[in-house]
Amino acid sequence: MKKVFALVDCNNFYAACERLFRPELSDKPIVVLSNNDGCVIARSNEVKKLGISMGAPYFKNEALLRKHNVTVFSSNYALYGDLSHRVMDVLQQLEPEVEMYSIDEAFLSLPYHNGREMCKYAAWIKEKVRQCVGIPVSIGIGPTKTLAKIATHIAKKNSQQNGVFSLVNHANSDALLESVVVADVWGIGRQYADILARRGILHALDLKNADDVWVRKHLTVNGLRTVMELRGISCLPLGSVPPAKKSIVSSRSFRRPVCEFSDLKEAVASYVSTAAAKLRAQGALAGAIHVFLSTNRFAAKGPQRSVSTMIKLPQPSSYTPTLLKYASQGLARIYKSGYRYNKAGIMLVELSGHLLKQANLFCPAEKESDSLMEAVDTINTRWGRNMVRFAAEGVAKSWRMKQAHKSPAYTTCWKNLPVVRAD
DNA sequence: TCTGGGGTCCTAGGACCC
DNA sequence: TCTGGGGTCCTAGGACCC
Repeated sequence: MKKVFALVDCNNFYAACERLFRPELSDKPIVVLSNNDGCVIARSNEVKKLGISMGAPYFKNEALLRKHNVTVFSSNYALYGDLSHRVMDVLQQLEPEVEMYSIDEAFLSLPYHNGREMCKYAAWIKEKVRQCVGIPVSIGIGPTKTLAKIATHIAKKNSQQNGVFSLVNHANSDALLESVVVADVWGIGRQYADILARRGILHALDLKNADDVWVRKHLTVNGLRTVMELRGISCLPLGSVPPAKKSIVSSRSFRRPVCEFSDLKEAVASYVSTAAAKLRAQGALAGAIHVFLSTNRFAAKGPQRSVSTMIKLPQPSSYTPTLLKYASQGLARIYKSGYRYNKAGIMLVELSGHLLKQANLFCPAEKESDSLMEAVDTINTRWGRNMVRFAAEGVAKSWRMKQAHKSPAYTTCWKNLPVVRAD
């Protein structure tokens, strides 16, 4: 049977999550900030109309936001992650083939029907998600993922579509593609949009009709895939099984510039601890660890520095103390005093499965205790993150990121459960 | 004072091999 | 004086996504 792709995309997802537990804000402007309260990363429609762009620095827009009575939230990923799961659960109950593409988007593979039937069914899915979770979504349908993305874009932009739009066998699809600027096509970022503009390729339709050889040369095979997808030739299959991670990153900006090695060491230890728990959760081992460190690239004065190093482990490990030891060696290798660092991080790479553990003939195995890690993970899962932690992570953590406007973990923490009163 | 974090994939170029 | 060519592997950097 012929199949088509549908993209289910949550509208202003983080903002919608915050509003769910603050219904009095349902028609009021709100924004959600990135970690460290740095940038605006989600905006309600009212805020979009104010001209505040995605990624705008908060401190530069604080006055404007206050002037318009915008409610500001720090990121609350425990909440967004949990609501995302609930949305995905609903979709998986309705359809067998679901690819969770990001925290707020999922691709579905649907049997082909005529345009009107498809839209009717999508509207039903949309209503189900609203009923069960309370998050509004838009749904776009197309013969390829890239066209489904564009259909979603159209569904969101035109209010008369009621949040659902299908490009499958659409009579005027070329006219519609002509109305979409090329930078809004999935896979075309700023750099590629500039390259395309220099060649006079400004809209999705121009890209669809572009020369294959030229595209392959300047936009790599990925660009060529995008072109094929615009032509209705599906190159990106639905991946219902999420692939195992190839790397795990943990990094944060600091609340204030950090100069001292001891502070950086604590920060790096905290990141290692977080990443190691994720590593174990997916039953993997890391073969190497990157450590990186940088000063504030926006700072006008003061010397700049951005460094990283890679440490190969003698044998793959997921044991936090081992990872801490090598991360700390890496940090010592790249640290230089006299700089105001604003960010550090680690990346676990060369991940392999637990069963593939390869001993090192020339290096005695580290003394590692799986049961200790299991106990730590169990306690922290049961009683909350960081309930038990390593001394190396420090206690005061004066460098820890800023989160001045964080909402409660309404759905993932007993203490924060919303209370309903009937009076 | 204050500008996020976590991923993937592709390519070019160097090292190294025979 | 004049010193090949083809292959693989690895890494860094750059592009993209949300």
